[in-house]
Amino acid sequence: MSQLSITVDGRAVSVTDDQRPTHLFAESKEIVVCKINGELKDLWTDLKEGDVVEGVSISSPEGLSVLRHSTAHVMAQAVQQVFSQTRLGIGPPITDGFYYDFDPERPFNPEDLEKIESAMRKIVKDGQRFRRRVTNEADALKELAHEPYKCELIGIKSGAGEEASVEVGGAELTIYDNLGRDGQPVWSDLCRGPHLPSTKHIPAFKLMRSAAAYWRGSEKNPMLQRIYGTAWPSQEELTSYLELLAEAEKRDHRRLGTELDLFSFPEEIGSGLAVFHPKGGIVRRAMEDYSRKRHEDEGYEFVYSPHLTKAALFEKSGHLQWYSEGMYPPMVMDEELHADGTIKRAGQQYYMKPMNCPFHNLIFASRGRSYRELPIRLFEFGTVYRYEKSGVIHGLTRARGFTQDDAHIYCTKDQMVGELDSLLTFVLNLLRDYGLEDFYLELSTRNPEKSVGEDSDWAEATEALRKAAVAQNLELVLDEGGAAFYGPKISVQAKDAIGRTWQMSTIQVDFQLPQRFELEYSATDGTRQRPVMIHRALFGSIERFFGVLTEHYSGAFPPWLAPVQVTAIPVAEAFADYLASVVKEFKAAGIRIDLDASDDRMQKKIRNAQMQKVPYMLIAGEEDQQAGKVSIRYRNGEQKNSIAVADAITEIRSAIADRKQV
RNA sequence: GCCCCCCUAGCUCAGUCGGUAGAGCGUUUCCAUGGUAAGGAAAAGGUCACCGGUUCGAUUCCGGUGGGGGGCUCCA
Repeated sequence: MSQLSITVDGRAVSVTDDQRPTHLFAESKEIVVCKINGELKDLWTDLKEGDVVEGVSISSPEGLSVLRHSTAHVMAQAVQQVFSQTRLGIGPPITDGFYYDFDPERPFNPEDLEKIESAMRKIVKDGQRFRRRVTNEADALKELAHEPYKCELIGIKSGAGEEASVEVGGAELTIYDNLGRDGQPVWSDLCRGPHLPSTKHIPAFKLMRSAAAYWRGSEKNPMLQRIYGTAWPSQEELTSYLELLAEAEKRDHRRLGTELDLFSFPEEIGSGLAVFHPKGGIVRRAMEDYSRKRHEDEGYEFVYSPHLTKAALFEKSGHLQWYSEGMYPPMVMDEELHADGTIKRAGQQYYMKPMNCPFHNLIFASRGRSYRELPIRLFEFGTVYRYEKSGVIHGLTRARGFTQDDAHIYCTKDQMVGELDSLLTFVLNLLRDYGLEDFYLELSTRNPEKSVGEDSDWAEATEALRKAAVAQNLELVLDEGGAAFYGPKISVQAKDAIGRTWQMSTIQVDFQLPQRFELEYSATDGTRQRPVMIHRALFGSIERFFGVLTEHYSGAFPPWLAPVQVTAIPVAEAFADYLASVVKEFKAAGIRIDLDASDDRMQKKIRNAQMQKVPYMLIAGEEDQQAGKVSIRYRNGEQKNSIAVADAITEIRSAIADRKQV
């Protein structure tokens, strides 16, 4: 036995050559994997002279991934225990958890998941060691002959498919064996690793759901059954994760839409087509009114365009060529047929509009334009219809009919930089006014394979977007090659109250449409120039933004958006008349107030208003009536007594005017 | 579009191993006049999503359609 000189967490140490990282970190339970010379490795890895070893905690991002990937292995083993005829796909870690794809004899049901989960608990309890074993292609193919999907992965290893990187990838082909108490393998899986030292290092996990997924993510491949699970460094973290999910479910805008009587999706109308009820209508109108006002201040002009157009317009814009699947099919008008059914007169095809830009372009092109008019900013709450695939429709956030807060800016090249800069500031400030505070930006750049336009134009526009983004002092994420073919884009991602990110606004430069529509203006020297066109939507769609805000506020809208701002509650019926006169004053002050004159008891009325998430309750009984005052009860349960009516009105009006949350 | 699951009163859900159904909340009426999150009683309310098949008989079993959910793929 000889000595090795190595570095452990920055300290030089000397160890015998039979020592492995698992021994070095034996004292620290949270160290479950390590980096050796910068590479993530198992704790069972052999050490060499001069190795630089760092412990990696189970709570670090890398540690969590290893934990979750190892849990995925445990799940796969359990599945094959319970359903021996199941073939394995892949099983990577994902945000908050992991999944594993299987090809079972029949799809899994919830009872199956319980069985699998208890088999997993047993495996965890067994404390099976994960052992890495290097193999080669021929041996692996032989050993895994009964696993066709694994064999396929070995086959594509040379191609180094991204999605297969957890299983293969890397320089060597490796198999991980799970060793039982007697040191003999009980289960094996093709895997790159690394893994936890043993299954007993899995502190807390839970299987979440099963669903289907295409093998290797392609519609053309067979459908596999995917089981999702989650795993955490402690039971407490698992519990708080599950609580977060429960909280998200409570905030689900589809559920709140029913509970608060905001909107619905009547089956009679069709999938993905919403109606807004009176209360939802108030919220929506408040959102729109404020947006309209701010756009006015910002120099936008308001236009309107029809929901229908002849096919020629979308042929000109190109939408029919590349987007017809996403459009509702055409209506054929004025077609005349002969008695034998042949066409006598060809009809005219009309389409529902999936976008507003072509209409705005026609407005721009309706007469000659001078550089003196630019920039021209045309704004419309434009309702569009897109035939989304049935499986993707989701409440208000992914609908088939929705209204964009859409605007198109036509400017000169010289104006572009300033325009983008002020636009982004405008967008972010407006989102802040609606109560979103936490943003990051994403810049999508050109994909050279699939794009139109001059290199210099792309470079210039991308740089202008980048500058505008940097000026905001927000985190900027680069989405290399992610732009649509017609121009670069910035999107604003916003975090909601429980930390979920939503893509909100997009700002996009377009090199395609000005050409297709031959848009021009007269420049100072009298020449005809092509304007730069910028597409932008702040909400994306009003419906979607409505859904996001509903979830962000959990239905407890700030007073300026709340459908009912105040509920007036008499302590007893005798005081209803007095409160009715107070209510009149509030109404005269422009406050949305309801008097609850039902024969419920006061306690019940408070409960009802509370459940409807009304920001203020106005309560009055004997004492208040005598003094000509009211009590204010706030949504959080706090209370202010004996407030003069005029003072109450002032307080509530200013909260509304300032768009404060209470 | 694909895979799996679901659709029972306005809402949330029981239930019927095939013999046409029940609760709570809500609604209506009555009683109660109550100072900070559910006072009491009675009543009304259902082609068990729709269409077809099997059956003496279907809400229940089978098939199709519509709608919804969870994923996958997609989102100009």
